[in-house]
Amino acid sequence: MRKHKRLDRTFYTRTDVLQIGKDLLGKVLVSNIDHQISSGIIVETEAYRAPDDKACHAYLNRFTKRTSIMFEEGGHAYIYLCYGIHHLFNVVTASSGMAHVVLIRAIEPLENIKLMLNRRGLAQVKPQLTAGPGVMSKALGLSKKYNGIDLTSADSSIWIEDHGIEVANTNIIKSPRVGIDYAEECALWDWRFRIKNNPYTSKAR
DNA sequence: CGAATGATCGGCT
DNA sequence: GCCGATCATTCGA
Repeated sequence: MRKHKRLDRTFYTRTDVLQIGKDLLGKVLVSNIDHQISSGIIVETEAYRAPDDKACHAYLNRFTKRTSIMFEEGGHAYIYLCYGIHHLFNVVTASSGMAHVVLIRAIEPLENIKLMLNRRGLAQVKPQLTAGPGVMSKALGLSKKYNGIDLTSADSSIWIEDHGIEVANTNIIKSPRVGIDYAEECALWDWRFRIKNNPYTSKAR
């Protein structure tokens, strides 16, 4: 039994995806893969919101097999393979029918750092261990195989805990999202959130 | 059925 | 700072 409580359904089903993105900072992402637990504090997130967000896969509520998970009720995991190599971990929010998601971009290693180093093939801890959506997933052992699981289910392999870490508003930095230039004006929206002065966020800009 | 494309990372210059 | 890897998914024919 874990010491800390999992976030429950009501956390995820709120309608303001930007607020959820901010609230997730300081929460702890945990994975239990092959009976091995590893975890980290969420330090950087990014919000995506259909139908008006061109950067979102479900822009204009485009409904395909891949995006269908985004229309599920909040609390599910949307894991997507990017550039053929990287698994990106997202949390589905809002109620079913609303394709709102939060991309978890970086964590600060917490439990079982040794296992994470192993998965990453690194010898010692450095920010690049978990600073970035692709490497973070790799460190925690997340992959497409877990796409669509329910984070609030008692027996899921991935979940998010509240360790009572408070992140003051003044310690949250907002900035534009990157890597989505094709999204035109949407690329300018300040929908990326990170904890100020945390070395495990991806490079500041 | 075939072709284009991307919410990134790491290595090289 | 820039460039290439690499494949599931999507869309058009």
